[in-house]
Amino acid sequence: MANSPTVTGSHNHDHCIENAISRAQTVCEAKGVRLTPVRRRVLELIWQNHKPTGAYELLPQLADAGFNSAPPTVYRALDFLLEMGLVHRISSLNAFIGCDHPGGQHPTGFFICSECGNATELPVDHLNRFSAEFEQALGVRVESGSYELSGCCRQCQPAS
Amino acid sequence: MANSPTVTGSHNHDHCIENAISRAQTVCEAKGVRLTPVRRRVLELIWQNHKPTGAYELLPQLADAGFNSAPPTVYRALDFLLEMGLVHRISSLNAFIGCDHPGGQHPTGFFICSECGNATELPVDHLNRFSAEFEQALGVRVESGSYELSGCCRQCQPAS
DNA sequence: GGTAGAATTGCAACATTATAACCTAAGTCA
DNA sequence: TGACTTAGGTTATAATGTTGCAATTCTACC
Repeated sequence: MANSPTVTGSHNHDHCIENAISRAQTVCEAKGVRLTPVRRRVLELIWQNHKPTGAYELLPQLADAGFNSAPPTVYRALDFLLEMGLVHRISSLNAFIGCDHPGGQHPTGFFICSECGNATELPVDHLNRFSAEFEQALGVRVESGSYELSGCCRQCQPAS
Repeated sequence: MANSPTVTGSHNHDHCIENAISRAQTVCEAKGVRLTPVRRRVLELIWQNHKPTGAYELLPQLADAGFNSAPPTVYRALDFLLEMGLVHRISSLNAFIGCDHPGGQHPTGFFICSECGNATELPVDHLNRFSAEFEQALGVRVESGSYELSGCCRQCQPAS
């Protein structure tokens, strides 16, 4: 889309995209699965910013890039990326966002700023600890979890 | 629907429904709003069991009970009940479930058993503590949260 | 190279979930 | 009563996600 470096706030966002793709390649190689052009492109599009992206937002962008553009295409790519742990689904927003640290299965946990829309992944060690607490408290076995918080991020808070 | 007492597992479920309605009446009186017949019926239907219920499941049941049955009707009732804190929305399931302890705003937190489908509300003090931890760790202000866990509940676990 | 089987993609139709817009009816209160 | 507010009825449509099947591409193996 853009050829000039995308600088957002304090970081050069192009690095985020590059790192995400490079991590994805590693993960896919390790699992013996293919990061095909559509899948790769969907991942890049999701990483275009740190805001959760809806599946139907991706369709025209995929079309722009010369790919087939129909719901099953994007949903299949998203399903693949979810399965590989490369993206998470934010179900309160019906949207998807890249995973910071793919590799192992872990709970989905995000803080989403209602001002700027940016999402920050919650520290996994906290999430695992919470799951463990509930297992203890309720006598259940937790297999997956999704923690979705919203509010006002540090950048968007009025200086006090 | 049934006139005989509904006994589920270890509890007489009719009490759950009665209690829910009685709490709802208290809440609505306190807030000066009306628990109209549709709203009341929707709440009863949601409390028919401890499984999250989809909005479109409620439509035919509302029709059976002689009420108007179109999506806006049920969504309006659900919006009202959500606003009053009488039900929660489980966004990972696009479904709704009654709140155990309505009255104040609190995060939505449920454990849903993937075997039996029953949902258990997570202890609010834990949820509030987690929100506080993230506020501290990320420097953000948390305004709302949704914690949705799934796994295997105590009843459904194989005796070990 | 050639070929069988698996994985991936293209495509059309459809299912599910949720909302908009506009109007009518019922409650509230001076 | 009459003005106002709240709630509900009705139709249509938007937004999100899935199914089923055919065509293609990749991979492994001979």
